[in-house]
Order: sequence, then structure tokens, then C-alpha cells
Amino acid sequence: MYRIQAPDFNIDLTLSCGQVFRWDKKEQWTGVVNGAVIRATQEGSELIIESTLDKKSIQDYFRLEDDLEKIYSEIGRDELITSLIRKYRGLRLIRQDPWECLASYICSSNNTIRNIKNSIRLMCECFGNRIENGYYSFPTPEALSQAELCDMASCRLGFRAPNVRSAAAMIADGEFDLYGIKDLSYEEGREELVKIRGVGNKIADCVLLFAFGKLESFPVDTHIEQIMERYYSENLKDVKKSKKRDAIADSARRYFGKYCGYAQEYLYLEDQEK
DNA sequence: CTCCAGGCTTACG
DNA sequence: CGTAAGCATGGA
Repeated sequence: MYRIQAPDFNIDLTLSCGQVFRWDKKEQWTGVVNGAVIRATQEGSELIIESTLDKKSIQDYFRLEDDLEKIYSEIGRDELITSLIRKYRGLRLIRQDPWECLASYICSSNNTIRNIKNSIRLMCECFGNRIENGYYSFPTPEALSQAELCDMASCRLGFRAPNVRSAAAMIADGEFDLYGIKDLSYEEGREELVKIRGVGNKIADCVLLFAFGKLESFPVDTHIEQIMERYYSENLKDVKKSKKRDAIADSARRYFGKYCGYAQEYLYLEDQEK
């Protein structure tokens, strides 16, 4: 057990806003990151951590190095977003493992957070390694690439199961260099990710934002589309229906600037509460 | 019963 | 080119 200074951090908002799928809060927050169990409690501006992971890994995972004041002043372009910043101060993006993030968001396609969480839990129990009682590692690309579709059916993935398995196979076989995306630009990374079956612009944007820290990424799902149309429709004149979500993302990038990924998460959380 | 969920792919004009 | 159906599953 050890302590970490975490000023300007709200662990409840960070872990419950829908960006990660494998954390639960009982007496304390408990999750599995990079094959290790983490138990975390926040006391004021301190985190109390029980884990085999070291302090540096935790700081990295919760992006405690991000200068939130600077980010807030960049994205705080109007009354709505500044009110959300006041309301949800301390919500941070998380730096997820790229493979877990990619596989998880392939599961998110036309799905609910409740079902996504359930499917991911079943996948970990079925194809991951047991760490301690009740906690499993996220299955490796190798493990999932060798899974039978009939076994994956028990994970309730529906039509997404073949997409998860083929992505796993591309990475396990070395056909796709997922971890090399960290050295690419946002645009180049997106070009690569959408080559994967079941990955379009939105899921690619989630992986670029949540795993590779491309803060200029602005994933547009059904919630963000609605909230952007409601509050920022003046930025969206003459948008064609077929590429509406791309146009919303582009306009948000211009409007909120290079940290628009943070703006997206605050807008998303606001819509979640309704 | 219908509609929708942190969408994507394919088929049709 | 642009649009729309279809896709498994579960909850409202």
C-alpha cells in the first residue's frame, strides 16, 4: 500500500464516465490494469493504492501529469463547457492499454455500456488468466485469435465476435502493428486503425484518445451527436447526413482546439446523466 | 410490441 | 457519389 499525490483529480468521475469498462466501486475502486489488480481510494488530493504496479504506472494510467488548468483554459470557449468544467472538475482521461482499448471499443458498436461491460467481463473470465479470486487479465490477442466462435458466443458479443477475433489475429500474426501507432500522428493513426474490420472513425478515435493520448481526437457517438446538434448547431450548417459525424468531429476540433478530446468527455458525461 | 444502445459494412439508386 | 437496411443482444 502506498500513497500518490493527485491534485485536481476526481477518481469517481474518471472511472464512472464510461471511458473504461472494467472498474467497480465497492468499498474502494477495484480494477485490473496490465494484468495486475489495483485497489484505489481517494482521500482529498491523495490516492491510496494497493497494487503490485508501481507508482509511476499508476500516475501514467490516470494521466496525472496532464495540466488540467491549461487544458480547461484552452477548451473553455463558452458558457456550457465552462459550466461542465466547474461541475466535473478533476475528471481525467485515462491511458489504457491499446489492445484492451481496441477490443473493448470493437465491442461497443451499437451496444449499451451495460452490455459492453458484461461481454468484456465474460471474455476475461473465458479467455484471460486468473490473477486472484474473481479477477482476470484481459485476454491477449493470441488467446482470442485462437478462440472458437462457438466459445465466444457465450460472451454475448453478437455480430461483433468475428470482428474481435479477426482483430486479435491481425495483431497476433504481426500483420498489424498496433503498438507502433504511438509514433504516428493522429491522422496517420486513424488511417491505420480503420483498416481493421469493425473499426470505423468513431472507434478509431476512441483508441487514439483513450490509449494513445491523441488529445485532438473527438469521438462522435450518438450521445455526442445529439448534444452537439442541440448546443452547437450554428457550427454545423450544410452538413450532409452521410458524413455528419465526421463534420461534427472536425468542427469540434476547430472550435475546442488541440485538447478537444477532454471537451468531448465532459460533454459526454453531461449527456450520460440525463 | 417498438425503439435504442459510446457503429460499421454492404447493397442499392 | 449519398443513403438505408441489417447486424445480435438486452433493457426501457
